[in-house]
Amino acid sequence: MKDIKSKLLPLLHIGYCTPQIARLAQKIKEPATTIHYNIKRMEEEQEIITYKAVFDYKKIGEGFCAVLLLNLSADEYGDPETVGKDLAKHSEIESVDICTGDWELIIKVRTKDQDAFYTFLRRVITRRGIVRTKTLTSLKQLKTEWVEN
Amino acid sequence: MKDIKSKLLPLLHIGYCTPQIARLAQKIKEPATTIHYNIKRMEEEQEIITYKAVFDYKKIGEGFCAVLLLNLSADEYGDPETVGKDLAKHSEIESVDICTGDWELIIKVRTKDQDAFYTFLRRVITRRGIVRTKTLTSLKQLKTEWVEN
DNA sequence: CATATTTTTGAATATTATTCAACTATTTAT
DNA sequence: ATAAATAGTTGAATAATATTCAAAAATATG
Repeated sequence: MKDIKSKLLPLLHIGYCTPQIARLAQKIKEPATTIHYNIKRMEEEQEIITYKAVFDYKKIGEGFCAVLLLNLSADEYGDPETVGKDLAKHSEIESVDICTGDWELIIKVRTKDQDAFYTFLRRVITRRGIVRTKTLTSLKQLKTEWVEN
Repeated sequence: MKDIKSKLLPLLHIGYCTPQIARLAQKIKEPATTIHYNIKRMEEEQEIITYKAVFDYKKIGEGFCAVLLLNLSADEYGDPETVGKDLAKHSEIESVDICTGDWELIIKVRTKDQDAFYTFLRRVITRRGIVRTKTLTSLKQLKTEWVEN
């Protein structure tokens, strides 16, 4: 066939969605134009960044999930912002947070399975600046992106 | 005024959005009806769970973010699934993951500021079953819910 | 290979978002 | 305190988009 799905997934993952003004208006019991006005303002103020889909990751072949705690080197290669921004570009990475304390970076990763995760680790995490990695494997996700499963 | 915004935020946070079929069709260069058909199928298969907004959390007064690592007690109160599902109900919690190893639960929390976080900790995390908590405070979020900041 | 099922698609319709202009409330300046 | 300016609300009209439908094409099944 045409394999539309694999083309849609990455787009819906980050955007290509829009608020349902009519439904919101009905729910809040206010005129649709009022809802429209308020949402547009939030978009202009960039309080709203995007509208996107949330998936059942098991069903789209991203069943493996792990949280990585990273230690960075103290030299010029270990700048958390530089390393973090590089990591953020990878499509397997859901979130990147800069921290203080025992670890400098926390990243959440999704892959097809443990094999794919291992490949990801070797490909992405083996990098100058990252000196130590602790992997916390998620056995089950009870809530993801604010959505209860 | 009417404070529409505070009514919209919780709704857009978890849903009340929809895919933009026309834009997707244009992007992928396929007929809109084909896109429509494929998306409806993904919804039926529940590969897509919902469509939602992603916010700039600083701008909506949720500027504080932390990752909590939790140890649970070995008794009947410390069942990860029970504790996790309870935690998942709280609107401050973005994600809940059940893990194995040093910590049984990983949760990501957002609050207005550190004060609100402290209140949250006292209110929610002080609970039978949770025996130890490690807080990793996020100084900066480079990527959130797949969206680069 | 015939038949059933799934997927693709254009045309017609239904629904929804958006624009616009008027009005109301709130804020700002004098 | 009051006028003027600005921001927010709203209904009616329009524009854009999703959805339905029926037919055709592709794929799977017995």
